[in-house]
Amino acid sequence: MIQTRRIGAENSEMWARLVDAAEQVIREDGYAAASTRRVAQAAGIKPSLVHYYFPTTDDLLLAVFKRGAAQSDAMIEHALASEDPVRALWRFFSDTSRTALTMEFMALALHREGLREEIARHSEAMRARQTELFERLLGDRLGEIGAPAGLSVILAAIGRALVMENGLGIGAGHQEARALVETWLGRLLPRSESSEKS
Amino acid sequence: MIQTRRIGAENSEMWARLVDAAEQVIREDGYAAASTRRVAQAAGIKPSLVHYYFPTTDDLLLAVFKRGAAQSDAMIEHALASEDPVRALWRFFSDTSRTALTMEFMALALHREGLREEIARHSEAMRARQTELFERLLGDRLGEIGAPAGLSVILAAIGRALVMENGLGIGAGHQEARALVETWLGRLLPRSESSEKS
Amino acid sequence: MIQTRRIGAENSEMWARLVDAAEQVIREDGYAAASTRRVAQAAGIKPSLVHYYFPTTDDLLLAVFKRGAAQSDAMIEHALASEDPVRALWRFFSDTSRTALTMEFMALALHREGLREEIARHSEAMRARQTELFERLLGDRLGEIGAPAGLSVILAAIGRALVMENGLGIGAGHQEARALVETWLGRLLPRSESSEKS
Amino acid sequence: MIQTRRIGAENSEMWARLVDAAEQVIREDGYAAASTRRVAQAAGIKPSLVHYYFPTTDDLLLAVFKRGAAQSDAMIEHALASEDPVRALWRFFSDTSRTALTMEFMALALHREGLREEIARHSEAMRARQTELFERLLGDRLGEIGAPAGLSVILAAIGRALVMENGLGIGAGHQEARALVETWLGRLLPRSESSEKS
DNA sequence: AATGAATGAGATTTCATTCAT
DNA sequence: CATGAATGAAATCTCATTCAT
Repeated sequence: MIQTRRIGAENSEMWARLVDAAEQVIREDGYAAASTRRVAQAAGIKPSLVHYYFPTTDDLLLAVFKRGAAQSDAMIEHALASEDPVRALWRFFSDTSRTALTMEFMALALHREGLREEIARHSEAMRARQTELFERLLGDRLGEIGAPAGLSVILAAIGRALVMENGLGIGAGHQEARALVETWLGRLLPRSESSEKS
Repeated sequence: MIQTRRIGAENSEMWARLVDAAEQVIREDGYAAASTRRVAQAAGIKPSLVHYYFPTTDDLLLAVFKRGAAQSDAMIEHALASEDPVRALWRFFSDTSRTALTMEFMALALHREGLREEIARHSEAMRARQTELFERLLGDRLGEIGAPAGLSVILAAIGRALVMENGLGIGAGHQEARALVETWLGRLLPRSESSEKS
Repeated sequence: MIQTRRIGAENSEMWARLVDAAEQVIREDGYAAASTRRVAQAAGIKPSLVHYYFPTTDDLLLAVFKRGAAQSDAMIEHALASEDPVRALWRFFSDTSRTALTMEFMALALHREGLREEIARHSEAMRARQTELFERLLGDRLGEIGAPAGLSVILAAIGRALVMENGLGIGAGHQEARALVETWLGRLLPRSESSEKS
Repeated sequence: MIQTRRIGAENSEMWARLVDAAEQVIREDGYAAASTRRVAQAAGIKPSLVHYYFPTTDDLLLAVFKRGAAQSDAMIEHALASEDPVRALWRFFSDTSRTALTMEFMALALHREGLREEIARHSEAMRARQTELFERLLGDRLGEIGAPAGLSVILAAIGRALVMENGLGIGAGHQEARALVETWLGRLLPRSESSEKS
């Protein structure tokens, strides 16, 4: 679905520089701040060059999202391969930097049809992968949790809430919530396995 | 302190009409769409009249938030007074319409200093009220949950995640997550017991 | 030439309050800042009340000017009646507060026909009065100065320049200029007369 | 430091056209009239193009000032190199067209912090240059004048006053003031001597 | 591969002023 | 006396995007 008008190559140095700049702007001031001018300024180039690589602003935002999504995918696979995959996933979910960016894109996607599909598709894929992981790792031990997909939803939900509220300066109950998650994970994944790590 | 900035009276019919219009626009297309023109159009008035009532756009957004917050407060108090307060709260948290608006304001507050404080303050107050409620209702039965504040965080988190993902067309794991919450609530507060609360 | 539409009486308390407020705004931020809203805010009243007393903004500015002009007239007469009238006049010319306001009105009058006539008329009248004074006081001693009207122009010019440059943070040569004026005045009005004062 | 704000090149034809248009508007109706629309209209272009070359209105005003200041500098150097430098300077000070523009900028700078520094800096530099000139030319003959910096202040003051009052239609005492200045200059620098300056 | 120029739309806000009550 | 409501114009500035070179 790449538009024919785009000339800037996806593997060029400038392309990466622009995606970097856009991501930085989004992190600092939100997606609404990612205007042609602002991004160009952050990248140290002229505004029209942005449109040379990304015909529309949505194209640029999508590129930032896709790169972040690929990184998330890699992080999940890395967590999957670690010694304590479930706790690694929880760290992934509650990672401030990455989750803050994810939240920006979710907020953006809510009102930008062009991006919604891509973002939704990726979220579903990530969830499916995680669900598969939980199933394989926890299997019969899921017990009361019932379904691994639910666990994925809940961990993601709590991680996002902590990050967003943190950004707003809200902290009440956060430590308790974290402790609660730890308790659950401890019951799912007996302490013995994880205490060997540190 | 005779008068600061707002000129249009807070109790006038037009004031309410504008807040209605702004809320409608935010619901439809997000906070970024709540521009002077758009809101004026939705309210059927001239753009400059918007600024007669709300000197700055933030003033208008804040008014929408405050009214919504007051409604939320009322809903929480209503839930508190119901027969099954904890489940009523959960319904409150997972109410799509209200939570979607809340999410808009949280996303907005992340990058608008002027609104952040007010929104954070209200969130903290709501959390405190809920924590107090959980403490009183569940008391010794909190058991593994440990702290009531954590429970408030988690229920809010899950409710918001379900609503947001719903808005994006993501549905995987939702039913399982809901079922899991129901299970927890059932163990904390068996439906049979709920009517016994002395 | 009072417009029939004006209803607020010129001797009412509110009238004076508005003129006070407008003068204060002009002193602080210049004539361009003396908008209906700003003045109303400074006076602690509603904007429409400003127009009740002063149908147009020019009417208000003119009122401020006229009151200031009357005060200037009184100051000049007071100087005239003092022991050392010429030096009193020089103090009048180099008085920062009053001159700064005068400069604002001159700058305003340059581009507002409605005010120009009034301001020019008053300036001419003041000059005539001063000229008369110089003639009477210095008479034959004017010598090289030649004409008393020229002395009035020059003292006013230097006073205004010092005040304006002061406002801009320019100070070079000011002390020397002041000393020079003192020297002239000293030659015109022998030291003996003025040294008796202090 | 790749690029800060200005986009339109300073040496382009349009840039000069805009500065011309702005200067013309300021001359005609004062700095307050130099709005985006008005200047665009005077230049025969679309309003948004003004902001392409001058991100803020202050940038445009500053450009007009700087160009005028450069011209003033050139005029002063030209006067300095003339046969009768002091009288040439006096002509410079009492030049209506240039001084009227200078006065506009001084009035503007009084209430615009962003421009004040630049304008003050230039005024101080001009004064220093003139002081140096007077010192060199008049040296021991300064006598009663005392300091050359004071002379610069006074000539500038009188020139500006004459120009401003002229703009307001005030003429009383002007001829006498001019004659007085001529007398002074004549005593400082007899016309016959001026050609002898070794 | 890149850029300078341009544009029309629109955002936010302020303005003076009018008018009915 | 006074005010609340309203309005149309205008000011400043930013936006995404196009296009010719």
